[in-house]
Amino acid sequence: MNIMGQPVVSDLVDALAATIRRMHPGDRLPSEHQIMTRHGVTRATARAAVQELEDLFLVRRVQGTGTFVNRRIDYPISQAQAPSFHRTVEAAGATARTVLIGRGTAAVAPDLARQLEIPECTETLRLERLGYIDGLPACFFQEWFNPRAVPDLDVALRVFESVAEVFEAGGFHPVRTSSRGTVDIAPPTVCARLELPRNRQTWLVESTNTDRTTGMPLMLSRAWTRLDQVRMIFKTVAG
Amino acid sequence: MNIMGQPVVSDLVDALAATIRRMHPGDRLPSEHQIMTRHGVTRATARAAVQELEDLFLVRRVQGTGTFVNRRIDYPISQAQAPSFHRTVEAAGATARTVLIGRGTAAVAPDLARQLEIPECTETLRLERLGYIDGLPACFFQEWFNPRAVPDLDVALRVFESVAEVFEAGGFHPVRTSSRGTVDIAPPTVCARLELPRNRQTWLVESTNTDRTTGMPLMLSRAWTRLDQVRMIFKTVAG
DNA sequence: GAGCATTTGTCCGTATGTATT
DNA sequence: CAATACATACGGACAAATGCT
Repeated sequence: MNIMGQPVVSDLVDALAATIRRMHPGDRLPSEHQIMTRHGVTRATARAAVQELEDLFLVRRVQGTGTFVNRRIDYPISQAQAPSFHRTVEAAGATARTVLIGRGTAAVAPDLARQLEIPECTETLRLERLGYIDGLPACFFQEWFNPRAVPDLDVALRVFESVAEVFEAGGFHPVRTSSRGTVDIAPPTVCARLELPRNRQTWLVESTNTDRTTGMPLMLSRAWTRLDQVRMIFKTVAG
Repeated sequence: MNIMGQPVVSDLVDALAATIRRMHPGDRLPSEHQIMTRHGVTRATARAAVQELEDLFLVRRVQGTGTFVNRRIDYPISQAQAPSFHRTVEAAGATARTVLIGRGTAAVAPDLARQLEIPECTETLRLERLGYIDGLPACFFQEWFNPRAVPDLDVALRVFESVAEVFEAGGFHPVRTSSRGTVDIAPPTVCARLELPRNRQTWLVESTNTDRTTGMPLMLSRAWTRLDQVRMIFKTVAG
């Protein structure tokens, strides 16, 4: 404890947070050893402070390299918002990239169908994709496509950057008609994909996308997203 | 590290989590000293494991008393769901109680009005309430009431348990017409109310409630909710 | 009210391992 | 290979809150 009766770590966190506010995303923080000597605390205390900064999503730590100022983007989820990872990320001023890591045909996951209160489609095209923000893995997608909407999705994904573009090229206008968003512990396989330790909380968003005019179902999706890179904002509007 | 190269703390967490699954909310965990001697680790390691369980919302710690199995309820937020703290909490099988901690007349907070894209009402009745789940502070409400809808709210709140009942007694049927939900760091004053340390993440939900039939605006609200007691689920539905 | 044991909260100091540069 | 930086763990000490005698 310090003179004011406040924990030493809290003071350290406040001091470091103040300097972080004057820095920019990607900038490097002083090492734990430097913090230790400069502030006259032990390594354990310096570490606890940096740990708290990481819990607040202010910094990102890389073993063997250092600690860096983190960037976190706002990610609105609503029916008004076009359901596009690329566009939402780039609207926030960051760079987006997605990589296809798995494909096949499969029925919609039964629990997802139940959550969204839709009938289970018998046969769909199923994709697994990984979304990167500023080059870092941020979002793991499981998607089920209506084959009538996009018969040649494999080919289309080599031509277009994002799924939204594929739909639009086919004359569709996807809108997020229903969704379910929360925070939950990611399964081990998802943690591995997102390069997270086991048992980490993530955003979990499940949604159905349909065509704006015809109402045709285009895609079901389930996405786990890292809390430290994205702050989701769930909006519903009157009408 | 253990033989498998996995951190000792992770093993401890898994072991403790397994026993917790066989226990019930409110049950007491072994003390850190007992964990320490039983598993042959130091206090720091035992503490780190319990800390991780707390981060996963599995346990709750009380200084001088002990560590206890935590209960966390699901809290759906949607337009279909009636916007009532009491009913939502009790539908999840827990007990709800609210306490009035402040009242006055004031204009709607300008940032809230902007977030919800509504005009700022000139004069409203403003309340601050604290919601308890199973006797523990869980939710801090700031609410702005339409004085035309509930002219004698002060009196009504002494008669009825929940705000929803007050509206219904006046012949209104409140529905959550628009809302904005996310996770954010609670301001210091809110942390104090919720008995949280400073700079803790909480659910933040802002919404407008209007009458189902007439569309008359009844109430604006902003609520901060503890993550460890509640898992919010934000739903939007087609239509 | 005073005193004591228990339990969690905070901090110190040291040592070693692992990943990156 | 060496230096740097973060990750993990050990052991000890005292403070603060609680509950009981």
